[in-house]
Formats: sequence, structure tokens, C-alpha cells
Amino acid sequence: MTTDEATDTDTRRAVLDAAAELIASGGTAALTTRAVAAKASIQPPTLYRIFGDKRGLLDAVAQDRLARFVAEKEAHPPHPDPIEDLRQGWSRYVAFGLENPDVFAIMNEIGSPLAQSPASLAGMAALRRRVARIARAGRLRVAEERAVALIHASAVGIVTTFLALPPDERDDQMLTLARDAAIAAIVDETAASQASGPVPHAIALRAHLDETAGLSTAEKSLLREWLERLIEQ
Amino acid sequence: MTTDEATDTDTRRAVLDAAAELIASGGTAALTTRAVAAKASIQPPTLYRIFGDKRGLLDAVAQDRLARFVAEKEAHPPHPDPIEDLRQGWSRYVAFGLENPDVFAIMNEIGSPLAQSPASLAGMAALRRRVARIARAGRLRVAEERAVALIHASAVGIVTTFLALPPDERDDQMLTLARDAAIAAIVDETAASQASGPVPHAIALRAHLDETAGLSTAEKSLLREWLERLIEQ
DNA sequence: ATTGTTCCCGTATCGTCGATAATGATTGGC
DNA sequence: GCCAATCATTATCGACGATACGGGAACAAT
Repeated sequence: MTTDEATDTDTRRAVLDAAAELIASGGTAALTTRAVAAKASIQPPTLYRIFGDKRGLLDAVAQDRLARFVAEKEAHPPHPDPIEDLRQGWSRYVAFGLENPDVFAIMNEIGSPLAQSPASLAGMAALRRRVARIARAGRLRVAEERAVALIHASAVGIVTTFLALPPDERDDQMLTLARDAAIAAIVDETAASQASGPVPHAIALRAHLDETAGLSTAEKSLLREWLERLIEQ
Repeated sequence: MTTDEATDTDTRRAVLDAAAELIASGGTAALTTRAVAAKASIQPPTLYRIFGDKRGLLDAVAQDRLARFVAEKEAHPPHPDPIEDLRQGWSRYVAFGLENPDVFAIMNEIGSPLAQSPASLAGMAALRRRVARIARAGRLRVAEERAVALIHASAVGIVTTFLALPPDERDDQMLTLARDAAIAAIVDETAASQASGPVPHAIALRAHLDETAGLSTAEKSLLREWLERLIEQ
């Protein structure tokens, strides 16, 4: 039983490596079930037992590669400045896409909901953590989920358009331009709120409460009371 | 001779329509050479005479659809405000992508340099014209080519990430957020952005809510709901 | 120790795909 | 009115993804 599982994960590992090698050398088109089976010294039907179908194999390869990237990315200690930290994360993700175009193509294939694969979710979780840090610093001016989605979309857009261009036509300054455009859209540049805890925000929010629409008078009244309790404590 | 050309373009037209119909009904996978040949009442090898190979057929269909879209877009008179004109162009392009996901997928297939097809070039030319208008108005703060590329990349990124989501999870506010983020990055904003308002504080407060003492769970739940309403509006 | 059972791998094969070579039909030129 | 060139069709190829079937090893129970 133990040996079974061990050999099972071993063959899985061998198949993933063989598949990744084929993709790296000849693109996605070079990844045929026969080629990967020959390279991993197994028979084609075994692929279907392990990965279900060819799509499952492609997804597994992409997830494996992305997971490897995320793991080594998370090894780096986070930058003390949360915004610089987000910048670095964005740049590393884009660099990964440009260095592994076929893997990136599998992950972000248009119309394919691979966005919810475990590896992608792990990457998104890392991004979400970075954005949450900025939110806790009081410097986010849009909803967290929207900020995450915008950062992700900007990275995908840049990588996609870059990969459609011959390498010598790619303008590296586009990278920082797109990155900073997305970050500027979600970060409050006034930097007025450097505060760490919830109290300053409660104070600031209470100060803005009169001019705020979207809540009834009764709701505002109770909200004010709660904010005061947060401030007092 | 005239009849020859006429019938030739007629069959080409018929094949393109049949192919577009197949794609619209069953996705790109449903477009097989046999299916489109049967639907257009021709034989499969004819496709190879007209379009070279299957990739050529796909490209031709995408170009045809995009050309149709660009034509009707250019029918609209341009908005007097060049920036609002660019906004409308962006939104229409994104709407086209979301309404024709498979055609968009063909055009922007990751790694495929279809970006230089005639129809795409026509679309890019329209975009370039809009950006040039802003440049002539003296309100562009980055090089024209970079502005064009950034606008394009933002649209591609948004459409790609949207198409990976189930329709009910798509946040329409993301569209304006991404659009304005890209435009703000290339346009010189004379009007100073002032008045941070209550929203950043509501966001920051919500981010701190979990670690906050002094409120019961039920109170926190209702408070979170109100904060989200403040953020949404 | 032997038999019965189960599960997995490999052989062989199916149906379909994109693409092409050879054949037959149709048209325009002399 | 025949000829030659062109183009569509028939037939077919090689390769692909996927699957049914049989053999054999590992384990369980007797």
C-alpha cells in the first residue's frame, strides 16, 4: 500500500516533469499523450487513470509549475512597505508569465475557468494577503476584492499583449507603467492615514458621517454609537 | 470572370457565416472542418483553397467579426471630449469581447501573434486615432504608443479575467475601475484629486474588524454590512 | 499453502480530426 | 468545337485523444 502510493506519486511526478519538458521545448502543441507517455516511460492509458483526460494533464502541469513559483516567491521575506511588496509581487508574477508563456497560456486560457484551480487560488491568496496588508494600513481606496481583481487583470493583460509581440518590440517601460497604473488606482496616495489600528479610521469615519449617503438616519445613529465605543476602548 | 469572383466571395461569405454560427453555438471546439463544410454546403478541401488551413479560417472568422464591429463603432460620431471618446471606445471594445467570447479568444489567443491581422490593425488604428486626439489636446503624459498599448492591455486583461468567471460573479464596477485606472495613467489630470472622503476609512476599518474588540459578533456583522454599503456606493 | 478477488498496467483498437494527393467536372480561349 | 487550365470532389492518409479488454501481480481469506 505504501509502496503503491509512493510509486503512484513517483510516476505522477515523472509524468509532470516530462510534460513540462515537452512544453518548454516545443510548446503546447508538442504535448501529445503519446509523446509524454514515451518520455515518462509509461503507457498512454495510464495518463487517463492519473489525470482523467488530456485537459487534466495540462491543468496539472500548469498548477505544478505555478505552485513551484508561488512557493519560491513566498520564500522571500515580505517587503516592509506593503505597497512596494505588492509591486514586487506583481513584477514577479509577470516575469513568471513571460518566462513560461505556454504554462501561462494554459492557466489563463480565455474562457476556461482554470482560475479556480488550487494553484491559482494559492497565488490569488498570496495576492489577497498583500492587498489586505495595504487595506490594514488604511491606504486602500477601493474594496479589497476589486483591488485584487484589478491587479490580477492588469498583470494578465500585460503578459498577454507582450506575448503577442515579437520580443524585440516589447517595451519594458510598459511593465512599470501598467503596474503603477493599477496600483495608483487602488491606493490612496494622500497617505494621510498612516495609522495602524482601527481607531484612527473610526475617528475619521465618524468625522465624515454627516456627509455620507447610503445609510438611514437611524442607521447612522447606531453606527456613530459603535464607532464611539471603538474609539473609547 | 466576374461571376467567378462573385461566387468565390459568395462561398467565402457563406463559409464565414457558417463558421461564425458554429462558434457562437458550440464554441471553438465545435468548429471542425467537416462541420463547417457541411453547413456551408461545400467540401472540406475547399476550405484549404480559400483559407490555407484551419488556423487561417479561424483568423478570417475573427477578423470578419471584428471588422463588422469596428465598422459599426466608427459609424458613431466621436464624442466631443477626446477623453470621454476614449472611454466609450474602451467600453465598446470590452463589451464586444464579453459578447463574443470565442471570437475574442481567437483574436487574443495567448502567444499567437494574430495581433497583426488586418482587422486587429484596424481596431488598433481606431484606438490610436483616439489617443492621438488626446495627445493633440496636450493632455497625454506618456508616449502615444505606450498609451495605446496600456489601454489595449487593460481591456484585454479585464475581458480575459471576466470570461474566466461565472457571469454572476462579474463585478460591473470593475469595468469602470479598470478603464479609469488605465486612462488616469496616461492622461494629465489637471483637476486635482482631492477629498479622500469616508470610503478609504470604511475600507480600512473593515479590514481591521476581525481583530477589533469592543463589539459583539452580531454587531460586527451588521457593522460590516453597513461599511460595505458605504464602500459600494 | 492455495485459492479467490481485486486492482492496475499494457496491448490493441476505435472514432475523429486536420490535411493532402489524385481524379473528375466545368469554364474560358483559340 | 476542341483544348487546356482551373477548381471542386472523392478517397485516403497519418496522427490524435480516448477506451474496451485481457493478463498478471498483490493481497485476503480459507
